[in-house]
Amino acid sequence: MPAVSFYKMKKKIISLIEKVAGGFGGPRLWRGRLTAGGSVPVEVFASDDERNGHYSTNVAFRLAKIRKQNPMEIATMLAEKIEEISPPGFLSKIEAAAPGFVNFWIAPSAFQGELKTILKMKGRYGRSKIGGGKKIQIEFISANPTGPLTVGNGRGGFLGDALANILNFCGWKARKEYYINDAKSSAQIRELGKTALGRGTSYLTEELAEKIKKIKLKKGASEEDAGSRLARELMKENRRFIEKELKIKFDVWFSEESLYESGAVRKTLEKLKKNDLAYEKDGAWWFRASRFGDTEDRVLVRNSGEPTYFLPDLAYHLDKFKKRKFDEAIDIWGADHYGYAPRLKAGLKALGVKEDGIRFIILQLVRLVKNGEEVRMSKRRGEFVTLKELIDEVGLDAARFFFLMYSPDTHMDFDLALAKERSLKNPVYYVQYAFVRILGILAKLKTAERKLPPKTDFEPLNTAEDFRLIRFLARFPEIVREAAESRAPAVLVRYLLETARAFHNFYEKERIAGEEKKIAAARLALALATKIVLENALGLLGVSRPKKM
RNA sequence: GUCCCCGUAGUUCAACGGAUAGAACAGCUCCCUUCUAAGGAGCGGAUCGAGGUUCGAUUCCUCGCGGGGACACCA
Repeated sequence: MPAVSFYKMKKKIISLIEKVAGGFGGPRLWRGRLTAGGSVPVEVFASDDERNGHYSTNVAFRLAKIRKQNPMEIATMLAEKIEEISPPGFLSKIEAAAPGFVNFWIAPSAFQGELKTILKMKGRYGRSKIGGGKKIQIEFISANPTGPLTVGNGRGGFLGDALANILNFCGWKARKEYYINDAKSSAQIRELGKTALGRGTSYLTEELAEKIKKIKLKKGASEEDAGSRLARELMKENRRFIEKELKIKFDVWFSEESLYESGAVRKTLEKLKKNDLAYEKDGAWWFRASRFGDTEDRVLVRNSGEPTYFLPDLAYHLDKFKKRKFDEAIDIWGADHYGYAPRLKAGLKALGVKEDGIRFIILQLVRLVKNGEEVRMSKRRGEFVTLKELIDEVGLDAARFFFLMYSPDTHMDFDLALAKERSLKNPVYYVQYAFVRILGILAKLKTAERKLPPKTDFEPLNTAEDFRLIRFLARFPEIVREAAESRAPAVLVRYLLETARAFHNFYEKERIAGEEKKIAAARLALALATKIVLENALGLLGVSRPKKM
């Protein structure tokens, strides 16, 4: 039996089902699922225990509906037919189970063969080309240069970074971009300028006051220039923090102001005017957003003559799609910006960008809680409300893992009082510890024993713990694909926790050092394969792999 | 008022319409002469409410109730 990846096993099962379930109008495969008779979804799902097979399908229920027949009868028939045509050595068992599932057990040799693949592929294990080289731009954090990064910025930052890794691993060309809101004509820069010149108190904190003292403003500087100068300073600091402390490397730092300098903002407005998509009212220029799905028309240029945020943002997104030819753009935003999405969508639609090109990932806000009471962003000392303070407190890996665990839709409650204590119990250590244990095993072995013999026999790997671990390892390619396709790194985090658990179980039960040669070699192969998968998965999430703990 | 998200164990979260609703933390029992106990084994504990669709609903639909967010010539 040649080594096949688990993903191929699943496909193979699907093709077996297709062969025997035909006759109801060309079932086809779509995203790992079978779609038969046009719109009837059929699933083949992997299960974590042996109870109902390694794989199961609900195809009989779907067919029952079409054929008006008892699902259990169909399942029984399918199981029999599939058994007849399945290639030797692939399935160890197949059965129909009430009320109509068909369950598949993969032969041990096929699973053991997967180990060989992992050991051979190493860092490439799980890689694929399903992205087809499509260019995806992911824009995230893009925090206003008016102060330090918040905990919410961190959530978006880790998500964007991990997502880019995963997409690149699966054959997309993902680029990470930070949009710097540094437009001189913006209200926030002017407000910042007023504060810098002592004419206002917007964004003012003790830290900001320090910074204002530090920067040297020319005498008689305009509010615009003062704000711009101060924003640059704050941005410099945030960028240093992102690169050095968050360890996130952006491919592009895109300046909003550059869109003014290049004339892109002006050209975008002209285009809108020319096509009768903008009109003048009350001294301002409005975009006919209501014609394109938004609830009302939106201001592009204020009656003061200065553009709103919307106009340069349109120019920016046009730059993504028209100039730089991205196939898809993902904007990661906090929930507080959600209402802005229809406006941007309407604008892009009007300007001829195809609708499904832009995707918004809306992160629900992180709610900071202390002793059961909500803590509002407070400038008082001692409340770590900035991302820096959080990371200083709990560490980068713990913070990163914590945020990546949860789906963007979750309204997270982050308890400040418990954060430190929680951080020590962070699940990231559970995973990292599994990795460290493997290194511990290797360290215990003599140099010669650390290498696998050329023809390692996997036969001794036959306990329940062995198979369970192998099954998890073999699912890695499938899981990465799922994470990429659904743009959801959290899937990978959960997988990692389960795989680490499977390893800890294996470790508890079986020994390697000092075992008989054949057994030691086989178990070493399993440990090494686990190490590869953990390395690959942690690498994609951007979590470090410590040598010891 | 309108729109979006959420409501699952004491707590923080899982479960792409499937089989006995999973973890972690907290609580209670056990397991270190062994490759690190940051680990393992076990116990107790949950789907906000009412209808509907379905062979099957935590998941989909409608209506309530509760929480968060958005409804700017701010970004």
